[in-house]
Amino acid sequence: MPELPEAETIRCQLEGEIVGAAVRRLQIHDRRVARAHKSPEDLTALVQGRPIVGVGRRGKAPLLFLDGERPATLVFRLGMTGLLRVVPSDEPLAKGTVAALVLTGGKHLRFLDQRRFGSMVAYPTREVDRTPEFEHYGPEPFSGEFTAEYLKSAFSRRSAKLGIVLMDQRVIAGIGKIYSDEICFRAGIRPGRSAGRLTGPMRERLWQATREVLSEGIDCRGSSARDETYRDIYGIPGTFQERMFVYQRTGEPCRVCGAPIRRTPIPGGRGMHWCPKCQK
DNA sequence: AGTTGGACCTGACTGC
DNA sequence: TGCAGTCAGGTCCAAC
Repeated sequence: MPELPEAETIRCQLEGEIVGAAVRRLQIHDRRVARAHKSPEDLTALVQGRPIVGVGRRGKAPLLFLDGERPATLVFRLGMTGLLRVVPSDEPLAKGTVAALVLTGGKHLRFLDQRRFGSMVAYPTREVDRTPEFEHYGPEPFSGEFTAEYLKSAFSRRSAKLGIVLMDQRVIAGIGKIYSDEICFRAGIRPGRSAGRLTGPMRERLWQATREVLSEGIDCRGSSARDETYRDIYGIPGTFQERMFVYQRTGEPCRVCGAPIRRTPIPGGRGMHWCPKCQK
């Protein structure tokens, strides 16, 4: 599923492909993609006719910065299975296409989403951190604001399991199931441990592991594991799955110590993967 | 306030 | 072969 490394890969690739073009039209192929707006027309009105002056990212969400009489931002919430593809305008519509931005210069930016958990939202501002969507978001993992000291205050009074707190976007922006499991493994900490009960050295290792794992994810252009549909904007899978130690490896031997990887169910019908010997 | 659980959604997989 | 049931999770919302 698209998390920070996947969204960052998309951001970086879009930058070279669509900045400078304008949105001629927004075609909505599934109305649900605009459900955050009063109507699909409300969304298209905010987007159509505007030049794309930049591409950004906040947490797991790629952003398009739009110019016009009033600056705007288009947010792609990719959900579980959302993908962006840049294709020639005559490319046939692929199954699962929920929207298409028709760009000047003969390209389409297509939004595909098998499970329809994703959506698009446009805000009449470029200061996304002031929108209700992002105002309570935690720091970006690669910002100076994200430190081991920050984790101390963010984890205090949090009795919930580390594996869950790491995915809380108000604590750190951009981490989901895959990278949460892998970060906990690299830090040598069980995801079932209460976040508020980490020691100082543990928070230090967690801080380091967060940056290392997310950097590797970006270097790999994201992860496209077994049941995942993630592809980059050219349709190419990422390779981070080849470097996973625990995610979706239940029962398989740990790559470090050989112990069978465990899976612990967590609320919401999900699971945390961890090694009983390498993680304390 | 923090935490939990249901709803949304659909392809892949399992079992009869 | 085929159909019903289960699973996976990001995010929002209601309820402890």
